[in-house]
Amino acid sequence: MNLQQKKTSAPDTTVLEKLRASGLRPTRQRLALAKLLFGRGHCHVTAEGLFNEAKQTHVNVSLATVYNALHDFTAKGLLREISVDSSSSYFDTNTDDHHHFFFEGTGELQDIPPDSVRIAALPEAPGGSAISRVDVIIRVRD
Amino acid sequence: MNLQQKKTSAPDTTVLEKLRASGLRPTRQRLALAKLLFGRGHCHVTAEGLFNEAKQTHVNVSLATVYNALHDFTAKGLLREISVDSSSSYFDTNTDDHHHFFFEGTGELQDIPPDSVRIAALPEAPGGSAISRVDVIIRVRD
DNA sequence: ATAGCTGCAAATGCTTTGCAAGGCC
DNA sequence: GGCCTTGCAAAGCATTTGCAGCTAT
Repeated sequence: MNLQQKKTSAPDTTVLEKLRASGLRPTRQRLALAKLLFGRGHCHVTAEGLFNEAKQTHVNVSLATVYNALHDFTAKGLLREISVDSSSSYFDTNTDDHHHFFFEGTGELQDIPPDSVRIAALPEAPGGSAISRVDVIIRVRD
Repeated sequence: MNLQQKKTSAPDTTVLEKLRASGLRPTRQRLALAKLLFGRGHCHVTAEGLFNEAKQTHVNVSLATVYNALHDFTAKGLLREISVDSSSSYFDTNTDDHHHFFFEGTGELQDIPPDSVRIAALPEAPGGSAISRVDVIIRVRD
């Protein structure tokens, strides 16, 4: 489609920095995928979805490499994985604390503005264990 | 493969009623599974887990039938499906509005007491769509 | 040079399906 | 009897893995 590089995207150097800073070797494939992911505003992708975007942009990557890259990025804190639907995993380029709408009909995710959900009275984790994350998913029919 | 009844479980008639009321034909397999699910306090199961419980109780069911039953029960509102982990689906015998702890190490789920989480300022669903459910999952390391 | 990546295809694991045989009303 | 259910095995997906060849440093 019309996914050519726009001047609005982050410059390649930024993405390169991001990879270097995280300790991941900036290979051609990872750079291309990182550019797709981080070059625009925040987005939610599946492995399959990113793979297709890559194909359309004439970036040669195998699906296995997409999975590897997504997991590597997630392990380094560049992405966040979200489980809403057991049929496939979503990855979010926004790693800040925030929550999601999930459109049951289309399977799309959308960020909820950070202040419109507030959680009062968060319970202690049982047995002195540490809370690693709180996920709020608002499922909407569409 | 005769099922013996335990006096500690809910009486069979209760489970039978439950199935009849929902319009599901109370077959031997569904009755046995329903008894495992609803005969004790609330619990969270996976298909595989329920299948193993059935085996240990000398209840003869195939894994496919367990999946069918779980989905049938869910469709009739007797169970609630929860997505926390893309590797497998959980089913909750508690269909009331409530939330969960997820123990990342063991993959276990635990109910959060209903009043210890309170959500303030729930946003409107975009585009006039209706909220079908709000899931809060607190992930804890253990 | 070499440790780390990639690609392919095969393998895995959860879940669904097709269809003949069986069971509930 | 008729129709819904079951069971098995096979098929389907999303995801992972093994390994030979490639590449960034």
